[in-house]
Amino acid sequence: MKVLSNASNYGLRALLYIVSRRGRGETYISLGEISEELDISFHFLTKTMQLLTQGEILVSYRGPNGGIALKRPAEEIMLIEVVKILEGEDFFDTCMLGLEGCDDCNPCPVHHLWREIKGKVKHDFETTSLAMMGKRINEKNLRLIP
Amino acid sequence: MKVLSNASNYGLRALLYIVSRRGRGETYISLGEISEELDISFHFLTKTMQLLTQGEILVSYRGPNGGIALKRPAEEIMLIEVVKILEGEDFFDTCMLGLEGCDDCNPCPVHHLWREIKGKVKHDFETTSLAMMGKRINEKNLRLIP
DNA sequence: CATATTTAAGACTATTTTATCTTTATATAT
DNA sequence: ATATATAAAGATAAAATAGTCTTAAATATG
Ligand code: SF4
Ligand code: SF4
Repeated sequence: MKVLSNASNYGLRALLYIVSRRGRGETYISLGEISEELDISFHFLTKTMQLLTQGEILVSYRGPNGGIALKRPAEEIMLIEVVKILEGEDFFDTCMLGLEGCDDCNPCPVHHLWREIKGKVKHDFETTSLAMMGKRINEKNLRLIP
Repeated sequence: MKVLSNASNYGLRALLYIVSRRGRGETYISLGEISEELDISFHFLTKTMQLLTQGEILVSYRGPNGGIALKRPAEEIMLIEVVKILEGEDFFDTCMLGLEGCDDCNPCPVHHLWREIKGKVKHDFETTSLAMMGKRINEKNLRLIP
C-alpha cells in the first residue's frame, strides 16, 4: 500500500532532514549533502526540491556555500502543503475504487470506509507541521534513512 | 492518493458485480458481460480475474454459457484476501516514507501516523466480506460504474 | 463433426513513474 | 579574470504499470 510517490517520500525526508538539523549555524544546506546523507539520487532529489522552491516552501541560493533553506518558519509549513505540491492539488480527490464524479450523495460501495481513511490522512497532514516533526525527530532520535 | 492499483479496482468491482447479482438464476457470469457492464477493458479484466481463479476465489468454465463464479460462499471471502492476491502478500508491509527494515521499535518520524492508518485499512479489509458488500449494494442501490 | 462461445495464455504496445546524464546559469573565492 | 561550487533545466534511459491484440484450449449445441 503506497500512498505517496517516491518523489514525495524524498521531498518529505529532505525537509525533515533540514528541520531536524536547524540551529547548527548553516543558512543553506546543499542538495549534495542531503542526497548523500539520505542516500537519495542527487538529480532526482534536485528536481523534487525545485518543485518545492517554486511552491514557496524553499528558497535556494547558487554558488559556493549555496543550497536550500526553508522560506517560511517551520511552524507554518504543514505536511499537507508539501504533499499537495508534490502529488498535485487533487491528491485527496481520488477514490478507493477509482470511480469518478461522486460524493457523499452518490456513493460507491466502499465510500463509507474510504471517507474515514482519507479523512484521517488529510487531518494528519493538515495538523502536522515541519516544526513538530523536527522536534519529534530530535527528541526521540528518529531515523530518516533505511 | 491511490491505495489500490487499477487491477485491484477492476477485480473488486467485478466481484462486487457478481455478488450483487446473485440469485438471478445464472450460475456463471461471463467476463464479456462484466467488462461491458462495468466498462472495463475485456482483456485486462480477464487477466485480473485469472489471478483470482488461481487464487481460489473464483471458478471458471469455458464454452457457451460459461464464465466465472465464486468458488466459496460470499460470506467467507473477505476483501483482504482479494487484495492480497492482486497486490501481493506484502501489501501491508509498505511504509509511508518508503523506508525499510523498521517496526514499532525502530520507527521513522511518521510511523505513529502510518500505523494507525494502515491498521484501519487492514481492519476494514479483514472484517468486510463480499456478502456484506453485496447486501449493502442492493439495499442502498450503490453504483459500480463512474 | 463443425461451429460458435467462452476462458487461458502470452506477446506486444503505450503510458507513467523513476532514475541518470548533460548542459547551463549564477554565485563565491582567489 | 579565472576557477570552483552550486542550483536549474532539460534530454535520455530504465522500470513499473496499464492496456491491447493474437492465438490456443475447452465446452456446448446442432
Ligand atoms: S463513492 Fe466515495 S469512495 Fe467511491 S469512488 Fe466516490 S468518493 Fe471514492
Ligand atoms: S517506521 Fe513505520 S512508517 Fe516509517 S517506514 Fe518504518 S514501518 Fe513505515
